[in-house]
Formats: sequence, C-alpha cells, structure tokens
Amino acid sequence: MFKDIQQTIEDKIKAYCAANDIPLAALKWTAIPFSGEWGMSTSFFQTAADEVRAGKGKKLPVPQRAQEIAEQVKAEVGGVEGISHAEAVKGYLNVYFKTSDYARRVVDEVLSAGDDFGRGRPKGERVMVEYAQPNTHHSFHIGHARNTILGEVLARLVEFAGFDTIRASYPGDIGLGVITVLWAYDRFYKGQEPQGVHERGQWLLKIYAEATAKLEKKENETPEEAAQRESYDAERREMLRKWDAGDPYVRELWNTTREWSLDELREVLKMLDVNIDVWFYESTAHELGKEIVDELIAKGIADDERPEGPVIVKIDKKLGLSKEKYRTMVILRSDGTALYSTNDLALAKQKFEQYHVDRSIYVVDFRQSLHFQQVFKILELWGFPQAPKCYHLAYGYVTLPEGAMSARRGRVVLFKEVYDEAVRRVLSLETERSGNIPENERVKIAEQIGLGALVYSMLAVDNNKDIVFDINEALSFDGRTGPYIQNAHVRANSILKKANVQAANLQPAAFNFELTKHEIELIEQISRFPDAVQQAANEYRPLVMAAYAYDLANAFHSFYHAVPVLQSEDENIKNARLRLVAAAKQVIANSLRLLDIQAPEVM
RNA sequence: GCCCCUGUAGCUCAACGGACAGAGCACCAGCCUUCUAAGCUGUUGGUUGUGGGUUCGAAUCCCGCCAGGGGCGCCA
Repeated sequence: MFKDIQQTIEDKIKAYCAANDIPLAALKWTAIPFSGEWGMSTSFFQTAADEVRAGKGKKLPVPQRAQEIAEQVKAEVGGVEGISHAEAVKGYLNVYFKTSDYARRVVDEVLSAGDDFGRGRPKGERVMVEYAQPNTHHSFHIGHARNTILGEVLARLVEFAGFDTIRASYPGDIGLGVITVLWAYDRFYKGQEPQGVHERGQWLLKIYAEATAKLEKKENETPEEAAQRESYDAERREMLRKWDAGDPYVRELWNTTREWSLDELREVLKMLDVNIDVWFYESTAHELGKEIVDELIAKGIADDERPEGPVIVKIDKKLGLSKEKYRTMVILRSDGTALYSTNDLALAKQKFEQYHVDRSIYVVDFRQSLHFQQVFKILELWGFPQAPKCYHLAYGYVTLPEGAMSARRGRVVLFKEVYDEAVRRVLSLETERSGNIPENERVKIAEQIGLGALVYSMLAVDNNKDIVFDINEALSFDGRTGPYIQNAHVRANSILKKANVQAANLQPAAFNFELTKHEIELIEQISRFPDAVQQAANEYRPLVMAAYAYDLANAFHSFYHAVPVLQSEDENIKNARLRLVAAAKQVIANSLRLLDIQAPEVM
C-alpha cells in the first residue's frame, strides 16, 4: 500500500541527489523499528560507500556521510501530501505518515475489498503444485499430512498472489510395496473387509507391516524359515509380474484394494478442505514413460546401454561440467521397464504440453533433492523453457521421538488418530473455557480448533527442517498456535456481535483522534498483509504467512486488552474502532484461509 | 570420495546484507463483578558451532574446520 507516496518521495530524493552530484544507490524501503508511529525507512550507507569508492565527496566515514545525506534529503520530503514529518537517524531517513489519513485509508480499503483484500493482480502465469502424493495401500500418516498441508497452503498462496493455479496429486499406486500388500491380503485375508473408510485404509497398513515381517530375513533363522520366506517372496514377485502382464485376477484385486486407499485419501483431503484438480497415478504414468525415453535417445541426450545396461543420461557430461554435481541418471531399466525417473520426466512433459504450465512446483521430501535436480536439468537439456521455473519444495521429515516413522514396522502416527485426539482435547477444554457455544456446534468447532492447532504446528516450522512430532506440542492451544489466531478472530467477532453491526452497516468514521500505540501497531500489521502474501508466494514459503498471521493476531490481542471499543468516550471514536475491529477480523480471516485453517465465530 | 540440508536463549523455532538478534514454551511476578483469561503486562535468559575472509555494516555472502542428518547408475 501507499506506493504513490513512496514514489513521490523517491522522485524528490532522486532529484535532490542528481542536482547535488550524489551517486544515489537503489532505495530499499522497510518499516521503521521501535517507533510506535507509522512510516517507512530507507538508508544511505550504500550511497555513501559508493561515493567514497568513486573518490567523490568529502572524506567522511561512511556512517557519518550517510547521516549527512539523510539530513539533507529530509528537508526535501517534509511537504509531501500525507506525510507528517521526517527524521534522519544513524544514516536512515524515516518518513512518518499522517496518522489519521493512513488509518482511514487502510481500514477503508480492507472493508471495501473484503475477502479479496490482499489479492494480487493476475500475473498471467500458470503454476501447478504437485503434492498429496502418498502411496496407496498404506494409511495416511502425519508425514503425509505435512506434505499435504504445505502443498495446499502453497497453492492457496500462489493463487491469491495472482497465479493461475492447478492442484495436482500423484499417488504411488503401484510398485513392490503395493504388491506386497496385495500378496499378503490375497494369501491371508482374502474376502475380509473392515467397515469404515479409515478403518479399511488403516487395515491395509497393518497387513503391510505383517507382510514385511514375514518377508524380512531374520537373524538365526532355521532352514525351514528361510525356505518359507523365499517361497513367500517368489509368490510376491510372481504377482508383480502378473500385474505387469495385466492378469485379470491380480488387476481386480489391485483395483479393489486401491479404491479402499483412495477412498481414505479422498476422505482425509476433504477433512483438510483440499480439492485436487488433476490426479496423476503412477500406474498410468508407467505407460507414458517408454516413448519419452526413445525421444531422449534420438535427441542424443540419453545413452542406451541396453541390453548390458540401462538407459542413462550423463548429465554432468552433457552440461560440460568437470566436477560431479548432477551425476548420471538412470531413466529406464535394462529390461525396458519404467523407473520413478521415467515417470517424472513423462509427467513433466505432460504438464508443459497438455496443461500449459509455466511453473511447476513439487512438494516432496528433501531426500529426493538430487532426483529433482537431475530431472530439472534433463528438462533443460531437452529444451523446455519452463525448466528453470521448476521448483522442488523440499521439506524435512516428520519423525517420532523414538526415531523415524516406519510403515514397514508399523511404527507410524496416523493423521486420523491425531485428529481424533485433537477433537477430544478441544471438547474437554470447551467445557472448561467456553460457556456460550451452542450444543449443536460444539463438535464442529472442536474440529476446527483441533485441526487449526495441528495445521499451524506443521506450518510454523520452516520447510527444510525436520519436525520431531510431539502430540502435546502439536496440539498445544496456547501461545504461538493456530487457536491463538482463531481466538483473535473470535474476539473481534464478539465485539461486532455485541455492537450488533455487520461489515455492511458500519458507520463511517474519521481517525482524527489521538491513536493509542496498540491501534497504530494493529493498523500497521493489517497494512502489511498484501506484501506478506506476495513474499510468501514469491519465496514459496508458507512459513512467511504463518508468521505474519501470528503477528497480526498478537497485535489484535494487545489492542483488545488495552483499548475499549464499545465503551469509547465518544461516538466517532467508537465507530472508528468498530471499523478497525471489522477490518482486523477480515484480515485475520483472510490469513487463516490462506493457511488452510478455519475461522470460527465462537470458541 | 563428491553433493545437499541443519547448527541461534534451558527447550522448540524466527530474523529481504542493515538500527538494541526476536517469539513461543518453561520459570518468576502481576491482571478476570468491565467487548471471551485459548488472553494481556512485566522479569529472567545470547561471545548466533568454530577459525578466517569480503563489506561502511555479517546469524545472513565466500573459504577452512567441528558436530548431526540425508543423498550419490537400474528403490521410490
């Protein structure tokens, strides 16, 4: 906001420097710290340093010269419309806005834009975010939740920032792991089927863990046990071969169990309010892979070492690098079957050609960093102009205090378990803390709060860090948490409800009284929202929005505590503060929406 | 051997190369007949792993070292 004022001031500074032969460096504006007033700040260190380097000007130390320039420039900007005063401090020029104008402008803009406040102008580019890609025949665990939440929030951010956005999911519905479940189901549990979408999904995970135990080589195993294990393994491999050959029995088995998993996945996505636009499945990507390999060989990018070896791309060599960096990627097995890399290359081509995406974002854990660097480089060699705009959003694992989660050992924390526990905890708190929640909404609100806590805990850590999952921390409702932000929304709503006003029937009001520092801070935070959206989207970092939302809620809580609204001393102040509360509620709601967290009216 | 990530307060984490490195949790001291205490206010707590370098200015950029994690031609 206020780019017009900024531009006016910049023009004045530039004119002054040009007239006085000062080699002005690019101006970077930031907020003024520790001020308690609004304004913006820029420094002249770089300019002073440039001057010294050019041998111009007086021989002053850089900080002193910067201060001198700031003082000179200060005189130029005093009379600008909307500016109250300016000051030169330690080499910085601080420009303060007229509080009443500024406050009114911010609040009016929020109230008129509503849900669209902060939305960026269309950027004319299409971005596809690929996330929510768990394997089927496993249950959805807390690590999948991190992936899905990161991806969804990123999608919401880039969409709101102005990108045409496509959400894509890529479940791994085939592979040896999937076949292992099929085999064990067919061998030991054929015909059984638990009731309930989640129960069925979780049951498959249990079968997987059991099957792995049966197939794993044990210490000190007897010859009989070894023979049994090898025979099981042979059955499993035979089943994979049959699947590949399209055997009707195996395919039918696969389809049925696959649907159980996908049912569970769709249910979880619904709980998280995630709507996937495009579903890619590994099983169908398989078919596409072979052709692109031929194309890459024909173009001289890939080397075919068959039948002795696989099809490979010597990336470093093709790029002319002497040190090993991207290494060599195998893109097709020597027997002609597809690999993960084959599928990803084929899918990327499809994204570019069929979906016309300009940017392609992959939300996948950090262990696959090299894989994606290799894929992106091959896309570049292949000649796709979108290759430089492919981005791997790598995130750390969610581990348990006792170590890594392991589906094979059945040592996983399921999303549904945590969700249920979250709802239980909120319900018991509601009894204690909330008096006025209607009986028929208690569960719904508990779900919103519980999920809010869980989701925020996944977003409040930068994505490149591992999260050691502690349920008490994830489901904390105090301090820097989802419920803290939701509570700010509820309190704002509470005031408006009590005043019996809607955003639509707020009285106009002027902020022509002396504002408290809490009001100033709150308005400052509100005005930051559009920039926070752009920053989070440009850097592909949900954390930026998570941090912003907390700061905003924090400013509101302080305001709420210190500044009376309904008890204001006069009618104009009351109306102005009601507008401010309505604006704050709106921006908190917008922030929560981007974070995929519900904004309840009561809690 | 090579590559990537991480190292900041007791713990969990922030900080476009810029002003006194900030929050939360925990600890301690206050604040509920007053718009919801899932809250507010205050106190305590730091040679940013380490040694150099670049810069007017470094937690941030570059080099070395230490510690932890991950990856490196037919797993995904």
